[in-house]
Amino acid sequence: MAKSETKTETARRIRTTSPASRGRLRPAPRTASAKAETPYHHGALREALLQAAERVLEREGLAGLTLRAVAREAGVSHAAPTHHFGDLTGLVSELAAIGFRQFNAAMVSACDAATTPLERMLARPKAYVAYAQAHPGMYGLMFRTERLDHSRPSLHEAAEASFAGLANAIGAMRQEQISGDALTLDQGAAIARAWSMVHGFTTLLLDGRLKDILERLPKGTTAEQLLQAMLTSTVTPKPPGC
Amino acid sequence: MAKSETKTETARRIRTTSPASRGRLRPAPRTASAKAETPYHHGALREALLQAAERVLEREGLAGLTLRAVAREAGVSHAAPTHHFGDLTGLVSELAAIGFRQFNAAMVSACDAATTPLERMLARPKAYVAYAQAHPGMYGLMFRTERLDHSRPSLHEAAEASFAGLANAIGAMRQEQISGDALTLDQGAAIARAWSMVHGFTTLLLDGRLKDILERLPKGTTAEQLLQAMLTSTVTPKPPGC
DNA sequence: TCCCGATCTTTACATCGTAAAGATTAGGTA
DNA sequence: TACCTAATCTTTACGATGTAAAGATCGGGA
Repeated sequence: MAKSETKTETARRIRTTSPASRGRLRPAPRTASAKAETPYHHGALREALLQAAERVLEREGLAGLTLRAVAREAGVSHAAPTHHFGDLTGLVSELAAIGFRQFNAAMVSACDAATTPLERMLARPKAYVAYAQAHPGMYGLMFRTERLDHSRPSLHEAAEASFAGLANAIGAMRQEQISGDALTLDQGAAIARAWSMVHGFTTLLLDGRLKDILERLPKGTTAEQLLQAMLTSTVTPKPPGC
Repeated sequence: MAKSETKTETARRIRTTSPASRGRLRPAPRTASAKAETPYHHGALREALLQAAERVLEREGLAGLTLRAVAREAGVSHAAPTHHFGDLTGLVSELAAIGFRQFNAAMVSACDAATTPLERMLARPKAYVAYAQAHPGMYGLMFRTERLDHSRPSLHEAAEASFAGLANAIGAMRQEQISGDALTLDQGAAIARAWSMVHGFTTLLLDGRLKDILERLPKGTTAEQLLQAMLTSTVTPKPPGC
């Protein structure tokens, strides 16, 4: 729907070749951030594009995150991003790396804020789900997009840090050191269980697939309460099945 | 990359208005079953398009599943699908409904085949992951696409059946009847835990995000073994955390 | 001072989804 | 049987997107 803008792709940043306009645009290079005059070379387009991309993502969702939309948002020509990111995969991967860093920071600060044992146990999962709810576009970008190039150092590193944080948290819970190069089946199962549970819960929640459950729960039960119950309730013995 | 075909969009099914070319149409102009030669109105385009879409999906992945590609695969003009499905969302939603039915059938037959108690407990999750591994494109379509219209009766019904099967399985494990309209927090938590765990495991596995774990496990450990360990190992007490 | 290369813009092209108008046929009706 | 309406399929057209390539513009040395 909101795609009806028929602006001839030359939106803002009118740059005439007339020499008369030269002097007006020109200086303001150093001191104050006088970027209001759209400098000829912009100076920090890469960062500006990433910020624009984040705005577009949160405003229009994953489907609206296009190279041209980002360029429009940043006020540059539609081909400008190419020089900084190569292609859409490049931009999207760099943005996902930023997302992972935000995400990791959120979990670290949540852990730091926890005091009681119960809080310490639930801090991470709660922060995980809370981040995804607060930044659904970014979470989708990080975990459900196919256009990610995980071989990019920045993305690989940020995603790896996320995994390491998880593994360490599990190790701490099990009161054992998790070495970086080898895992027992039990350790791997514990990590996979924790990650699968929280990640699965998050994606199902964002997709609205938990609505059916939430509606049937006692009135007023929130997703966070369901998460907590899911994580704390003991697993009952399950003889029959299917 | 493999998108460099510059066939002028009129690929097969050359239908000139010249009456002379009538008899010579598409495949072998032979056989008594005259249905083979691209009939004027096709007769069963809707089903043919769905089958073509499934082929395209499994062959080219989610990104390759376009209206035009499906039309090409079925040998009709690019606008033909519109009349049967409205738009891409329509086609994709109907295909996802088919996927859910396949998916449900796979789990039912896996349950039927289970004999021992352990098998009965693991039959469903294993079938879940196995289906996703066998049909990654379809699973992605069902659970990670945003272009799904869950208000379509066929899709809604098939997806609902999937959820009902899960809830019933959990109820059977807990040896209690799960009523359709109300759940205790404990029941909801059990359902959410089971679904989140298996769905999360599946998406992480398909995205290659469990590779790090699998590589560090004892040599030769498979994803299925990790899944089983994750589902069966008892949850250890977890005093510290974060 | 002058020129090279990095940065950004223009232009161009193939593909996609979708709408609208034209062609073709099936099936009911007179 | 002959026709006629509606469903089905094709053509044509338009705006949007990603990407490549060529042109313009400037920063920073030589």
